[in-house]
Amino acid sequence: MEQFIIPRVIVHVDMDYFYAAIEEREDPSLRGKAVVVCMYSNRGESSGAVSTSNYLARETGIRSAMPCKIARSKNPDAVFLPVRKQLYEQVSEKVMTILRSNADNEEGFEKVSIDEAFIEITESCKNDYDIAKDMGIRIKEEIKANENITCSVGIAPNKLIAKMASSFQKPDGITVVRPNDVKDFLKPMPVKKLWGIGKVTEEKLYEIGIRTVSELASCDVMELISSFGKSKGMWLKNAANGEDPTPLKGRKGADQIGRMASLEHDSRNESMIFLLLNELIGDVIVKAEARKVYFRSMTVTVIFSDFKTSTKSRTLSHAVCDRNILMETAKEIMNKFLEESAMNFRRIGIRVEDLQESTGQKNIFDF
DNA sequence: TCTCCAAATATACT
DNA sequence: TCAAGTATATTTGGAGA
Repeated sequence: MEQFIIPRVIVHVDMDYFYAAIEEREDPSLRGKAVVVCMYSNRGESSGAVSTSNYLARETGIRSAMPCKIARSKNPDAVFLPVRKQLYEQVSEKVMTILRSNADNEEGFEKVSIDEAFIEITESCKNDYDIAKDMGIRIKEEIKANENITCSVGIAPNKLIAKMASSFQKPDGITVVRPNDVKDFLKPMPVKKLWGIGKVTEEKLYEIGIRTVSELASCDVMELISSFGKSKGMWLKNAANGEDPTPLKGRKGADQIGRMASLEHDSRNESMIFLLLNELIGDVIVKAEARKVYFRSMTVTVIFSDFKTSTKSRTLSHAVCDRNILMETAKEIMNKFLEESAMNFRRIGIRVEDLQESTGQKNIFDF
């Protein structure tokens, strides 16, 4: 059963409390204070959710995704700041450039999100984990020297373990998990710590009596498959054994581009809804153009005032990157939502997918 | 009944 | 209690082979 796996050395770099760290860097007077970066809806005051907070804020119980009002009640002295996404994107781009330059090659880099990435250094470190650790330290220093923010690094034989290693010691840590240490590294962890297992899967596993990764690792695959289906069941078994053959995705961007925002008030007022929709579509088109991609399908999301979410999507006969087509189609879909339900809308979103390079074909008239 | 693929929902993470 | 935003993965269901 043992499969032949080509040995690899994968590094995962995770910026420490990224948004809050950048705010601290930009305004040194924030040092020593609890800093909470919030995503405010456009409903004024403190309606919104916490995006990131620094460690002083976390000590008082503030967490990502927590409603800002609750965060405020937990720590009224904390500094609450609105997200400045564009600034963070700029910093992110610089950090990613550093990381990319440390990878074996173009394919050996994968940006996971604005503040984390994988790089493969199998060749550069000649598969030697001591050399790999030195490289990790140098990468941390380079980021610190250039951007004056810290990160945590995990080094391991695959993405799964590297990702988990980077969160093992935070902030400003480095954790190396050699191939022979993978099993011991995972053994004592609760299943929730496995990257890819969230609340839902955790609870389902509890129901069949599995709490730790080692219990999961020794669980019968067939039992997992009967509870979770073939692909997820097998994934769980392999992940618990520290196996993850997935390659890095190279430098390609996301497969989807989306925007979502709250209405000022819960409403089903058409001009209000379409005004916001138009704004969101503008942003999506700008992003798509910047990436030089066409899209072939789109999805409209509505979150109703009771927080129930509903989506409708549409696939076009061919890929385009056209604001008017997107707007007209999204409008049609939105009208359906209005017909089908009498409930007020709280948030709406637009997303385009099925992205393809726009090089070659110019526009729909070429067809 | 199998396969493809579009549509809708579920899940994860910050 | 109050409750944002972005992205990916999985499931569902209908049409054609």
